[in-house]
Amino acid sequence: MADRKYDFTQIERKWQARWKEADLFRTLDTTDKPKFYGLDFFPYPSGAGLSVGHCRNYIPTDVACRYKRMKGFNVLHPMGWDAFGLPAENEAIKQRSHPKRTVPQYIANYKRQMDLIGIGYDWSREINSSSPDYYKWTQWFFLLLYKRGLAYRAMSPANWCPSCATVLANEEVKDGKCWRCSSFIEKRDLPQWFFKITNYADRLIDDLDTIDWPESIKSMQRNWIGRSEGAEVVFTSEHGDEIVVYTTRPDTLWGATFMVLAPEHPLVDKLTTPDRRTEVEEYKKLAQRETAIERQSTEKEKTGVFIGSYAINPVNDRRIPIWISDYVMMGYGTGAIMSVPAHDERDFEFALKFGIPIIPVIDRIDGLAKSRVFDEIVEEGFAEELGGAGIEFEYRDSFFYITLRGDEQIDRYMDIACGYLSNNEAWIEIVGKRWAFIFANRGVVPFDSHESEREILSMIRERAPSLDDIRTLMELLAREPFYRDALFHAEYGDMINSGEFSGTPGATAKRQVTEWLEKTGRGKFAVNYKLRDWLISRQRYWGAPIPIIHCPKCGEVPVPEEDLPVLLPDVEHYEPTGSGESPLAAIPEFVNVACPTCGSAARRETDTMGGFACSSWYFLRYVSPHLDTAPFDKDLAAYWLPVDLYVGGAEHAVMHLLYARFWTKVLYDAGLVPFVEPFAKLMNQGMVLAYTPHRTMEAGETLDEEADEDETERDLIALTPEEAEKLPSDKIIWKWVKMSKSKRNVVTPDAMAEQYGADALRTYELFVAPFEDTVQWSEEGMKGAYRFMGRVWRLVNDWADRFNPEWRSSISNSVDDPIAKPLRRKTHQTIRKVGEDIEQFAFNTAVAALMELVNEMYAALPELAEGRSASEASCAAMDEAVENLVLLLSPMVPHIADELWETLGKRGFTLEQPWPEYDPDVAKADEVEIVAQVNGKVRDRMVVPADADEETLKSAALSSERVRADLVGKTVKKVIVVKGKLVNIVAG
RNA sequence: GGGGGAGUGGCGGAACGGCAGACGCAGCGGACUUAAAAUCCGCCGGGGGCGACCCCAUGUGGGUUCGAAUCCCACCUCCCCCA
Repeated sequence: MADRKYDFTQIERKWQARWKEADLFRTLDTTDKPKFYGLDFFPYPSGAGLSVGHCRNYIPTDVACRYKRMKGFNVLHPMGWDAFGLPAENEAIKQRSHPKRTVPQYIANYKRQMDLIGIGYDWSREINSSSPDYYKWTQWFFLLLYKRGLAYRAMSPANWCPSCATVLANEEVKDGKCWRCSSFIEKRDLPQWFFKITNYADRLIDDLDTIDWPESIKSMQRNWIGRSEGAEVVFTSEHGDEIVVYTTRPDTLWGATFMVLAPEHPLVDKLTTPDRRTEVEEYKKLAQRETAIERQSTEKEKTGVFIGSYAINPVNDRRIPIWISDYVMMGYGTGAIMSVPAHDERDFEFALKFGIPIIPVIDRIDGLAKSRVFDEIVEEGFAEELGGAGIEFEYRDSFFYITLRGDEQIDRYMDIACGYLSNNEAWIEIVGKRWAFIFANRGVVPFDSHESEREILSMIRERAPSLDDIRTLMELLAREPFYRDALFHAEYGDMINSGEFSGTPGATAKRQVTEWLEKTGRGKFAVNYKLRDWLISRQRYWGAPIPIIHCPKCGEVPVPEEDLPVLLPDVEHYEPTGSGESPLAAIPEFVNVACPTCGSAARRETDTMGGFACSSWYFLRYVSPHLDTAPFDKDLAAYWLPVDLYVGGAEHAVMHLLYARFWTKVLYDAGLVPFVEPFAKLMNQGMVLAYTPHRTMEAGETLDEEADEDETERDLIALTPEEAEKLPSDKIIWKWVKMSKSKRNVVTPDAMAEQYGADALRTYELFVAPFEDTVQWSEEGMKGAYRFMGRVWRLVNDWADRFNPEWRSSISNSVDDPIAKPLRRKTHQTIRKVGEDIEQFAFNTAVAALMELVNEMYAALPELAEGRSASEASCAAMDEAVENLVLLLSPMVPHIADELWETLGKRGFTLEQPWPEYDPDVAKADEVEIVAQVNGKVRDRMVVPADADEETLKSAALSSERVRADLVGKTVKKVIVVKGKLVNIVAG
């Protein structure tokens, strides 16, 4: 069989057909084996089909599942379709077709491609979230949440995507734009359905500690949930209205010099005084037009309007003005903030701009203070005095620029400044760690309150009438660039200028103030989250209808369970209306219904559920995909779940992965599942980039509709290779970008399988880089993987004629055979390495280990050539290597493995063979090369028995000629011996 | 601005306290061939030496250690997420 050609197309077709015929991937539920549930994120079927980028997800999962199966696990490895939702509907609209037609077509193509690259899915468990027997249960889940008080309808300023003509959940808004079509999001007030995910915020954070997920994803979820601890403090308007604010810094309350309400805050109308009304109304309109991203941007200059009323700060009864500004969101906290400009950056900017007092109430921990002094206002010798006191300063353009550290230095400086200030018309200011103004005839006036600020301001105006327009001291100080870093800080520190609390240490200030607020009824401890409730309504056709009926008499009535599913009406025209109403609202047969409770004429809810509802439970459906009495079989779910290995892209970090965890916890609370986390281990595959030619956009040119997502470089247009041909090379910008339809750089698995075979594609995808790394697609690398397939093919075929299936009877470990011994060692080392690497998802090094084994086998082959007196043990060692090589290859390249298995005269499928076991004694080297170092530098290498003791190693190293040459004239101070590795001689 | 991650030959990467560059790609040389492809064998970080060998080298600068690509600190650069 030596000259058999590697006809991968024929081989791959043959084995795919045989696997199908044997129903090889069918998973049985009844078993005494340990279970392994390996799952890929289920994809939304797109018309573009799968790229080699998608395969980077499916191939490694398949390898892990095949490996687990050979290791004796009962493996569940299913696949299904996230077919409901915006992506599928938008694509159908673009195709001027209907999702009921495009979806099945795209699914068929995906399935064909997955089979083509040899992924071993149990297709008998295939699910489709848009089929009624699936979404019936999505609706059932809605009712479960509804009954548990976790689904509610409320008017809300929702994220409205004008292009998709529907609202989006917060998680679906990226940089103020739609996650699917990149249109800018607007705010619209609409009645919307929400799931109360905020009830689970703490559990969603806490349970992250129990799961094996990438730290980056956990961190993103923690940040997204955004738990913060602080206090709710009750301020009162002068008319007695309570205005509750949430703050994370109750220790800064004494520095609250004004208050800001969100423009949408319900009290704004009432508290606006008639003279401010016009301006306030105008500002409210302005704010409504802005996107959330614009409103929160720290770059943007602060805007706001004083509404004419005042509130009372409950800690010091001070009257503070109430403003509205767009940087306060109704959605976060209570929609009202106390503003502490001295210690909050945005408040600082705002107060500076509008001339609101800024009073520091937290001491600086870095001890930094600054002072700038005009040389004509101090007497001769000032500089010398400073120098003598060890105070750092710089003198330029007639000014001393003085930087101080710590109280001691500041005190010394203040003495000097008082002593040398001679000019009655001038003053010296100190800012930062100390806030004070020194006047020649008044001495030191500390700046520590509104009263002292007023006093200082009036003295300054007397002396310098040109500063008449200065509204606050901070405004004056902020004009001096030298002071900039000393004026503001947001750190925790000891409290100052805070009445009785002055002097409270920074470490306990927050807790002490909170306790006092609670005790005196001024406020209470509070936890706040950035996480908002999950907006589930979509004003779109292609989703699961929300199973609610609105009855004029009974109100909201859930559709009785036995009436599920609420079928999506089969209509030709489903395009969004843009009115804020779902297209379903225009279908009377759907809308008009009798109330299930009282029988009166009622209306169905016409919103559908966003696609993330479907994907929040699909992993449960696979355990009993055809069950029609429940969403899943409780016992089977308890057996199979949680998912042992979940593989997909990192882009769902705060969407699907958060929602699915939430639903699982709800199920747990309802007693339906015995686990609280759905996915025990999560892995994120790296992206695949293609080297893509671009050209810059011409003036006035706009992107066509195809160019949608991932369009980060707005002024670059991707070119096809043909277009690139036609342009001069200096006009072309080559960049590595993610493969996407819009970039026209997609490499398909079909093309690769046709040219190099599915096995070569699988090898390359596994070998090119660590699983989680972004990779740059290269056809050269593909060729290398193909060459490896050829090498394996020839090696096994060459040996097949001489292969003795009974090799175990002639194998020997004791014979000191120069061929058998090292070859057997390599074989057993490789068995160990490949198994360990697959467990750790280190597929690149697993492939490398197999390449090494193949290289060694090739090297041994000439010694075993026909006519040579090769020992029986050597031949058996080669038999062993060949047989194990085929089995080790099986999870990664199953087609060629099965073919070679057959070539060796074996029956059945490699997948059904047990994973090879390695013998640690055979794998162990009996001689090792150790390194002799002098002062950490390698001087010699020595081959010694692997188990040589420290004394032996030490004396071997010391007797080395090269070592001794280097030791001439030196004394040995110490010898470090690391068994099996090295000897380091420290000498000097 | 905050959080997460990463910087190693011409390239992808390996090693993750103990011989830096496994394995592969590209390149170079040889064998086979009329020739090419394919295949097989060899070389392949930089500098020096005829040579056995020697020196330098893992983004930059410090530190810990007998020993640092690996651990710690600072800085620079890039990627991702949240502002």
